[in-house]
Amino acid sequence: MTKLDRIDPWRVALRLPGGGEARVYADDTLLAAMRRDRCLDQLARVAALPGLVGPAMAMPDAHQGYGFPIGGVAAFDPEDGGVVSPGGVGFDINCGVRLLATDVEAGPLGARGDGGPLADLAEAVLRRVPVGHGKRRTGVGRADLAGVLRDGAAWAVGRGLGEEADLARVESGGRLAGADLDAVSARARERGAGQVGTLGGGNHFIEVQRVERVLDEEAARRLGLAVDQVVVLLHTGSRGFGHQVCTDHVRELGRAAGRLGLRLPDRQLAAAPLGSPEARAYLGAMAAAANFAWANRQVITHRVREALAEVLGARARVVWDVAHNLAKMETHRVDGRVRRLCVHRKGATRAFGPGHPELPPELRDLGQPVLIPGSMGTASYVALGTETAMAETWGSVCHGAGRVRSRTAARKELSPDGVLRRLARAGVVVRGGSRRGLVEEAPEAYKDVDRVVAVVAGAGLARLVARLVPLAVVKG
DNA sequence: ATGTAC
Repeated sequence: MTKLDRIDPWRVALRLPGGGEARVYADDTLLAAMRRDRCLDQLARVAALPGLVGPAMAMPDAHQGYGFPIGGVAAFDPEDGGVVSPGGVGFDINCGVRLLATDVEAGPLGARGDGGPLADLAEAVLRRVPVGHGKRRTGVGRADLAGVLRDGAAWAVGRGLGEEADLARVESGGRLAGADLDAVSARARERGAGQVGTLGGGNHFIEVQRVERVLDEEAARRLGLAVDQVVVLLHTGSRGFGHQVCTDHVRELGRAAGRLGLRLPDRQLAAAPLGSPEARAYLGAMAAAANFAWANRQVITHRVREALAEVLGARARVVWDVAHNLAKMETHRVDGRVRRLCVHRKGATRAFGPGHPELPPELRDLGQPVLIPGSMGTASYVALGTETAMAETWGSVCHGAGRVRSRTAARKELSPDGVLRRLARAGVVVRGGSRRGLVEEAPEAYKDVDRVVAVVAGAGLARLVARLVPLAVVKG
């Protein structure tokens, strides 16, 4: 049996059957939402995996996922039997968010809503970026998938789809080393070829926003953000490619469990000891999928820039690009000792604190920018990682609002017309997107992002910089 | 999230 003990207004200890504890970052309202699905049971099972270092953690946006909760953070030590688990990364490997800052203000653009320049911009983006599920082909990367998988965002920049300066503003430079093309199935390659530069469906989006409020003047200035500025937030991942990589390796690790000496309480928690051939193969394929996703966000960035130039005569810089579905080998300090750990962040964002050597020199003293999108039609946040996050969460925070309704429940309880009406009343232009996607991604299907962000800020895991509000959204 | 079911 597990028991929840509140530590402070933002932290809860989940007491585990074996005597240890997992940690939940939540206020009472968010904790109540987590207790309505299997999220906390899943967290307890993650805590029982071999070689875990520190507590398994759930961020305030956490909800039930495949194996691990979405909003889960867990680190494992290769020298202590630690594992890597595809379920701790998720199906959409390196799903992530990129923020572009334009050089125009929203005010002078005049009327909001349908018929104005923002609708024109959304339509110009939609003409250039294929959206939705299925085999949407762009041709980009089809002849050079190997380059995409090895070099990520740098592949796209090398093809003229972006600027060299973009790469400094992407986590890990937009490229994870160690991509192993031999660990990628022919089927994954087939699904991925031609999907570079496509948005996908579900919660993926390209949103034109304005900086509504600056919460830290100095940090905002350093990031090139100011009140009323038009910005673009895009959210997508590795499409069918990453999905197939996850499927392939979950199956393989499930088969290999006995040989690897793992007793898995849940097939969805398939894992392999770090250093085993199976773990190396998964990490090699995962790196390839991570690079696919970064190439994808880079190509879409280029298309959005074209649309911005055409409709608004605007230019845009990359503020930052976060990955929120990855497992990475990182150096962390544990009880005063430096250790290499495999940090799983599934629906959780890396949030390195000030001074971290992996941050670009011009931002190093600030800490790593963190992007926290809300649900469709609600606010998003720009924040910075902190020393507290480094000390408590392996430098991690939440990744968004997080679901409160399953897709099925949302379809049952909400109507597409009602969702569209509410967005129109709020003056938000919506283009693309299926009627089904509209209800599944409705604000009512998600937690309150302001409440989620208040927890990570209150706990000191992040320092808030700016609040962004939507003007026009292109949905998958 | 996902050639929305191998």
